Amino acid sequence: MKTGPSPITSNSVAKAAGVSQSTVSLVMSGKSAGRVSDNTRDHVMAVADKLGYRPNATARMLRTGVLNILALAVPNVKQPFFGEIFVAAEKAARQADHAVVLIDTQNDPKWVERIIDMVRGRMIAGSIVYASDSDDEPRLAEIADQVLVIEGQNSGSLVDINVESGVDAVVEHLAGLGHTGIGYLSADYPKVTFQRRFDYFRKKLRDLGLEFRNAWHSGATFEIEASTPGAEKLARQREITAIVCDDDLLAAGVYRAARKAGRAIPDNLSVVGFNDIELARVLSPELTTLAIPTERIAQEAVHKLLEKLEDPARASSSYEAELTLKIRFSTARPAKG
Amino acid sequence: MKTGPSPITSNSVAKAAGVSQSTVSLVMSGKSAGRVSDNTRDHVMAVADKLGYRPNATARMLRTGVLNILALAVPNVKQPFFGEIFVAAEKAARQADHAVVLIDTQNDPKWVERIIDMVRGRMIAGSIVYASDSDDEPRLAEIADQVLVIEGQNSGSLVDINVESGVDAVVEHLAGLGHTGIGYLSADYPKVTFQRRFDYFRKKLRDLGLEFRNAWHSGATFEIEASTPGAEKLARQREITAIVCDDDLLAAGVYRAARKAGRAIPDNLSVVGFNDIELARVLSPELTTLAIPTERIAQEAVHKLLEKLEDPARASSSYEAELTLKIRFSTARPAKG
DNA sequence: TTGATCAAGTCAATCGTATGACTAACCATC
DNA sequence: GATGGTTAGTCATACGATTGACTTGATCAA
Repeated sequence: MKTGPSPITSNSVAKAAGVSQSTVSLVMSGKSAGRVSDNTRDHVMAVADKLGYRPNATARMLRTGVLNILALAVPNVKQPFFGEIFVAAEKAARQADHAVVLIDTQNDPKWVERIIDMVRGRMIAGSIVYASDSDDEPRLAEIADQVLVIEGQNSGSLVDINVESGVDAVVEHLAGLGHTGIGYLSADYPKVTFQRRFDYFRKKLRDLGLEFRNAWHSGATFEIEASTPGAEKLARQREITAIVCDDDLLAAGVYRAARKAGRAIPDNLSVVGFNDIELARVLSPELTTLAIPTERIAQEAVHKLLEKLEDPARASSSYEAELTLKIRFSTARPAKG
Repeated sequence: MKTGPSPITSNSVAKAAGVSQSTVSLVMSGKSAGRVSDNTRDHVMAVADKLGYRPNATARMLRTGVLNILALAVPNVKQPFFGEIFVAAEKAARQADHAVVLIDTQNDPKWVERIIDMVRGRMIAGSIVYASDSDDEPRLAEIADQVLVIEGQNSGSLVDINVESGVDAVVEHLAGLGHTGIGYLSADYPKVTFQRRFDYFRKKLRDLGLEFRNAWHSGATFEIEASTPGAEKLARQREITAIVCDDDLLAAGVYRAARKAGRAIPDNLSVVGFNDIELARVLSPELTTLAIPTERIAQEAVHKLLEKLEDPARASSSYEAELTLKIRFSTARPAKG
């Protein structure tokens, strides 16, 4: 089986350096102050270095009970938006000496169970979940102390986004341009996220005295292809002069559908996205979209989770991200009809 | 600090079930055959279940020396292509009872050192590296037995793609349409990947008796924005009637540049991409591109790495993926000029 | 000289699981 | 009734690092 040539342990280092194993441990964990002389410390470190010694993380965790792995669960890693979330979260975690295990919830139907198992099995210290669904949260409650949900269903979320003001900005922008027929295209997953955005969208229309025209929800997925029928259906309805999309990728689908329906963007159809991924600036015309501060969100999530893990009792203040409407070239006054 | 209410161990289960800790361990690890009666086994499992017991992964690893975490290092997680690689790798790993730690090499300049540390520190069993650079491989050699490189520089890679036949297909397709001025746009990262594709592209031109016109390499990044100058420069050169891109995202950049330069795709400019990400079918016209079988590659990588970890000596056969040219609507005969 | 104080280390128990060695009980066989 | 074999389980140690308790020798004050 294993032919591990030479497992270098604190013991081998101790032997090679002519000190006790405790001393090596003291030196390596930086707790040598007052217990190990500078000379010895330097010597031990030199020997350890020469041998390529790294403390066995597993043994350390077992002894200290402190884990340094977090999980991050996102709906769809293939989406650049979640890639950004991951990159930022991983960076923040790394700076706090933690590693991140990424879980794609769509790819793994039993993801909640896996996270629970990992927490119970002391493989991970805790987990960040982006946009859990209503079905998930009760199950996650089992390990509530080790989980932080971003954009969760209960408004008490430690990290959340201000959907309301974001949607306000979008609808007001469109209404301000003169649109009255505003459609909605959504990716229906995770349900909670979608539902919240959509519900508030409708409320906002009502508040402005606008009629709700039509909406379409693709299946439980983000894939553009799956939204094509919806995009085409909305694009064919001439009374709809603007379409709000739950996600930039869907907006890309609308661009295609608009072309097929012979409607020019933005002159004949206005489109607004959500997330402001790189694609938004590649589409032509560049997409007007609602930007989410991914980096900040991920950072806050990591910090707050680590705080919570250290002391579940301490009620941490929560963070609610403000969204920014990036007005580009996919929105304009509706054509006079 | 930690207020862990009740750490459930094999010992607590043993006590609750009225058996010894060994018996619990035997049952939980499935090694009860011949050592534990069926009755006892069922009873222990029932008790364990009731208590919500999960074996402590850390302790198990320490005892057995068998780790079940792998690392996957990719250049840029935000790119959907690498998202696909991750999803597939994670799935394969999960089926073999392993978790995956994802590392974005661009976001983490010291990634090689981190992987080495993690391996040495027994945090991960081994690592898959997608497209390591020439600078990286010597450093990775230190833990050669625990690493598998996809698209590495040395052709002996256990998992590789057949760049040559892929580029053959692309260039022959364009040449067959009558193109003689073929430009090349590349993302220069990781250098090795780019270099190999580009070198062979030039060789292929020579073989077909075609003149090499122009190429442009964006900085060490995949971001579309960074490639804009290059795309615009190439698009302005009228003698270039087709552009081959290292990556689909770059192709998207070319679409934009072509519009700016007043050249219609495909009638006035043909474009070919690389990877076949979802975007390829969203662009208009849909992009002709070289598809890489991501799922298969990731699967093979995981399996071969696990084999290698089990027995570094056993020379595993290698796998070379064939690429498929997806001919869509971004390529056509060059305009008569 | 005696004791106190301190710096520099070592000792040994511990974390929770896995597992080879051992035991106890039971049955069958010669 | 001694021997052997099988079944069902327990015992005790080891994995490698951490850490509170302890030792040792030196320095210093009275």
